[in-house]
Amino acid sequence: MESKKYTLEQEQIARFAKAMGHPARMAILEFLARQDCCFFGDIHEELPIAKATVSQHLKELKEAGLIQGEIEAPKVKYCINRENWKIASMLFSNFFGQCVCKRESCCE
Amino acid sequence: MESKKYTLEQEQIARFAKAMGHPARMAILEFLARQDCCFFGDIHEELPIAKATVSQHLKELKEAGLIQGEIEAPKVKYCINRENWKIASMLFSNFFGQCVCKRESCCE
DNA sequence: AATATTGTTCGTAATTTTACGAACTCAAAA
DNA sequence: TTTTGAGTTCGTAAAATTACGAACAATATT
Repeated sequence: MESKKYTLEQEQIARFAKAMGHPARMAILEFLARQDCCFFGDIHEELPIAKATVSQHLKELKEAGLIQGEIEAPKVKYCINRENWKIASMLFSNFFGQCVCKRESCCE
Repeated sequence: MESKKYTLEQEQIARFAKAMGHPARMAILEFLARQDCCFFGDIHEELPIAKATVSQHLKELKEAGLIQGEIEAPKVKYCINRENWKIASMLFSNFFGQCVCKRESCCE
């Protein structure tokens, strides 16, 4: 079965979805989305987990492309990655919009 | 740190996202979304993985509430779970819509 | 130069995920 | 009643995820 693989879109949206697939990472994303940017410490304060774990989650979000971080003095500032946020937004929107139940307008 | 947990919304969207966090499951969802319903065999044909694995992925999608399956003679028919699809659609839409970069309309 | 402060990285353990073949179930057909 | 067809479940192995404390960087402050 070498032939049938997944489409790039499927891989891409799965990648975003996987990054969003943990409540801590959703909390981080929501927190960042509401204020655009903030420091590691602010994020850590919001979460019930150790800083090492927060750092790990941030790394995954960064690798998925949903956020970005830059060093600022002794602190690190994290922000939403706007380009990719837009792409993700589109992918999910298209994905949910494609269901037959939307086309048949049976869901409202 | 017993106090700070995650919100139900965060748990909920993370649950959906996690289910969508694998290309095979995205492929299944897209396939189902396009035709509303179909049999296990049709899904299996679309994917480059063993039937046991397909079955496992279907189980996870079912447990996340995104699809539902019902036995029909010797076959099993799988469909999108429309109620939850709608809920997921809303959750993701609200989530991506909340970013400051949307409110500032800097993304278009 | 010594010392905080702020995060990251390392090492590690426990759990979950992913994947497969083999064995199994269960209804329908022969 | 045996057999076939369609899927699920089981057992299992390899890999990835999640979480933590301890150790480590790197910059500011004293």
